[in-house]
Amino acid sequence: MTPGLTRRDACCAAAASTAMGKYLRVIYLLSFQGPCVTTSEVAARLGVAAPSVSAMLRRMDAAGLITAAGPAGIVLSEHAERHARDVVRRHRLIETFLVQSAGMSWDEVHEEAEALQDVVSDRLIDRIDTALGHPHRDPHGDPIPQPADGPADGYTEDWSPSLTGVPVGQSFRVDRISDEDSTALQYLAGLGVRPGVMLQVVDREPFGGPLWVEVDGQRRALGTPLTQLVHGVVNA
Amino acid sequence: MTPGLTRRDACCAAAASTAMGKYLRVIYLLSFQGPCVTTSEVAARLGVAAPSVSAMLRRMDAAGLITAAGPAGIVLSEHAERHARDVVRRHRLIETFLVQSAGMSWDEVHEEAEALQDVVSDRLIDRIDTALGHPHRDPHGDPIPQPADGPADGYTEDWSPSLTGVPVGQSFRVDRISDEDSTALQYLAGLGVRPGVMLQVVDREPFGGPLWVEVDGQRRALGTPLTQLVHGVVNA
DNA sequence: GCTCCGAATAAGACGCGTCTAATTGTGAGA
DNA sequence: TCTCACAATTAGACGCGTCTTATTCGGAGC
Repeated sequence: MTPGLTRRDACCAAAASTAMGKYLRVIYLLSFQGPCVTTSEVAARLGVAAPSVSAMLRRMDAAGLITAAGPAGIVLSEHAERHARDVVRRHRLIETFLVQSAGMSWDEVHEEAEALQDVVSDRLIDRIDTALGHPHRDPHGDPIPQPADGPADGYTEDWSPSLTGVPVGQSFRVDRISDEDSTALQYLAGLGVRPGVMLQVVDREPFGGPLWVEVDGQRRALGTPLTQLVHGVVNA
Repeated sequence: MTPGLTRRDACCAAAASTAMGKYLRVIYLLSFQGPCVTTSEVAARLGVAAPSVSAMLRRMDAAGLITAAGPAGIVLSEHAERHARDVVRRHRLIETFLVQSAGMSWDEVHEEAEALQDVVSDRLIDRIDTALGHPHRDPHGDPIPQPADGPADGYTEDWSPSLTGVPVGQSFRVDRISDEDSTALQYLAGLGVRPGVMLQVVDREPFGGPLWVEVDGQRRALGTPLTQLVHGVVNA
């Protein structure tokens, strides 16, 4: 066994490769964002060519991680979902840790966590979880799933509504910002738009024009691609 | 450019692979421990077969990282040494960080750092260095080199004498414990033998028998393989 | 001078993860 | 129904890092 060499839980060596962890996480998260997960979506998210995804899907299928990738898109097996949830957990705990303990800012940890999520040991994740006091949200406001062997938690990937459709005149508390685009994240951070912040929707220009919001007493214009990343609740 | 994707300094993409980082670090450190570094030493340290080392040496040679691996053993180029020093820096900063901020114990961080040293970004290393207040020693007492572009530091890999030859009756302050064997490290940690601790040599049995030391008021017997890992200064 | 042993390398193979180019579906629209 | 466009896969290749087996090289001892 040699504890420490076994970096993943060894129940399934297949899901242990660093590349497969990235695929699992992305497929898992995409499955909450649309009716079906397609090869090209995955390719776009991971920045690889479509045939690379096809090849990986074949390997994942051979490992029993895929149930029928037909017209319903890519569907993870129950087993694969557990692994994917665990990758998500590691990713988000690492993000939280890097912000809290290493002094990184919340808009620059995503790529770092992407690189680390598949190489940290379970023991380190455990230590981090303890040191941080078992957090439930990462710095982007994303929920942190509990370990599979633990008690059932209230974990869900459901998103609160995005800023895009909020009517003029409403106030809006940001609770979560999608972290898949790091440059957008940096821009939003620069404007003071971050999880927990309260903002007012003061105007909306027609024909897809920007949404004007007030944050920290400043008026800011946000295009639709940006407002779609910002989620929260009205009037909270 | 895309900062963040460039995980290493990009001056030399060759030295950026995770495997090569491990080879660089091990070859660099071995070069301080004997007249010449051999293929089989490297293979043993990394836990790979000798032909794997030969193959990697060929790649390193092609990348200009090796100067003549003849009878003088494997010799790193000056350029490669800078890279190797940087890997050592990352490794030791990570160890320090994991002990200080994640609550890991000093005898379990080595393997973790081995896995992380080649995937963390320079930016994270910088943040860690700052957050820890620019430490000069890691939890095993190993010196942490400064970045190559910084001012000349007093960094040296020279070891203080090992406990092995200390005469009976002397007191000895441990300043450094070799971290290459994690089980030995755990055992020593369990005995209370750690960097900074003071111990007394109370007896030595003949014919390679154990050395008896007193630490924390307890008499302990240490075999030669163990005493060779423990370094420090007499009567300090 | 020969022989034997251990260290080092060559040869050949494999798995992973990626790519490009070419092919095969699979719709929607004319 | 045919066609065009797009999504997906196949085919074929490459680089990395590892392995095992076989060979070569260099000394030390007889």
